[in-house]
Amino acid sequence: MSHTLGIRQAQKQKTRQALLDAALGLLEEQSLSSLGLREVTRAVGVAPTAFYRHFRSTADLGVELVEEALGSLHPMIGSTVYATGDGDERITRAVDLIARHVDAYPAHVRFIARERHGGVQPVREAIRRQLARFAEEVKVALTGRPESAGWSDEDLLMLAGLYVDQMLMTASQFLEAMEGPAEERERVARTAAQRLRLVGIGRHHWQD
Amino acid sequence: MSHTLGIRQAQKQKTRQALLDAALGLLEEQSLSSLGLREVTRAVGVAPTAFYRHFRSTADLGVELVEEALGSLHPMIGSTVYATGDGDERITRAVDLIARHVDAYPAHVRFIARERHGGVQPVREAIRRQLARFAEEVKVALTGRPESAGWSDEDLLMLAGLYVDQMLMTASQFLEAMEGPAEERERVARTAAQRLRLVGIGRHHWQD
DNA sequence: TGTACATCAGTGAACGCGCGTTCACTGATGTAC
DNA sequence: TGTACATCAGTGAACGCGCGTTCACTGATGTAC
Repeated sequence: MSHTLGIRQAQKQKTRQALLDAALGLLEEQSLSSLGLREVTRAVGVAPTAFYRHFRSTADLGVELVEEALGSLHPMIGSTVYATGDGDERITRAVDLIARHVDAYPAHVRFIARERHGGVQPVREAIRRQLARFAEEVKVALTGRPESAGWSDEDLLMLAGLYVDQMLMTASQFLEAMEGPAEERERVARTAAQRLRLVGIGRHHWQD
Repeated sequence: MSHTLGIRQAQKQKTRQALLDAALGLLEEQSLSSLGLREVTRAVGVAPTAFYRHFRSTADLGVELVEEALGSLHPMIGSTVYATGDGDERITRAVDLIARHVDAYPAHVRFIARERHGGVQPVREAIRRQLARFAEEVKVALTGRPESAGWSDEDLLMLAGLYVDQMLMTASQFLEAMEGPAEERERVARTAAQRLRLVGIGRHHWQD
């Protein structure tokens, strides 16, 4: 490769990522608004003052976590759009993909669900912005579909937002059900699928 | 009245309510997980130790706030169920009632939205339980309707949960839009109404 | 390749501060007679 | 109604502790020649 990172830069990135990972771990049991800078550095094993080489504050770190977490959620969006039609198999598949994502990145899902309405304004704002981008993206994808003929731009955005919100809500319910029995997870999956079916039917008869 | 509270009891209740109110106020800018006991007593004007005469911890106080906040939300539920049909005027009216509730009790709405996925487990659990009760109630109300003929109990609960979630999400969006321009609030109202319409249509054609 | 200097990620001591919790207390309210 | 004692909501001092932030530092890495 043409541009290898210097040793110094590489080490700095590594520490930075370690701080982000440690913070995400600590946030499983508390909110960002109570996360302490010393907690994070202690978990990583660096001096508290090292924190300032990477972030101005824990709120700043939180904004970075938003980018990371919603980056990982991005692929999930496409699959939900794909399941937008009324086909039962496609819906089941989309719900299954959400479940897999929650299994793979539980901390990301928890972080977004928790801080979306959390106590740290810049983080809330960052999440809001990114989710608006997602909804816009879904809207564009929906616009290309034949079923969307006759839909106003505003209504397509409404539908897109509904899909994004449902996706997040389902992910969060899977998360809650993770420690519980398998049947609870099945119940969540079934309910989520029925919700998507209902929305699909509503969509199909929207123009009647 | 036959049973007046003693002076002592009355004063205790007053202090207790003052602590709850002060906490709710402080929670507009942070999460429960970072709320300090001393902050709360300072805001009320009592000694920090007085806190222990009423609550074991801020988490305990949070659970009490859940009861209070969801008690105030309860009436809103009925109106949403009422708007369950596809009539546009009824939907508009339900959305308007949600907006009025947010105007009247912004702190309650914010608290529930924030702590529903927040960092304090007992509070999360209390909210989950109460919302499940609400959904059950809505389900029972829906069961009595002629449009519900042929619906399984499970699907009615799915629908009820969807209404409850939509109601909360709409309330939270109104809250975000409160500081902004009036047109933003109108946009939220319009989108919420269209979502309810979509769900209504899906409901209507569920059996096709 | 080697040398001399610059950069800068991470250190460690120090600071003032507010935290949650304990404890023995006070004095108004409640109760028994 | 009056008196003597019990209750208990709220007090205030004290504690040990971890917090965020500052500062001058160190020593490995980077750069210029």
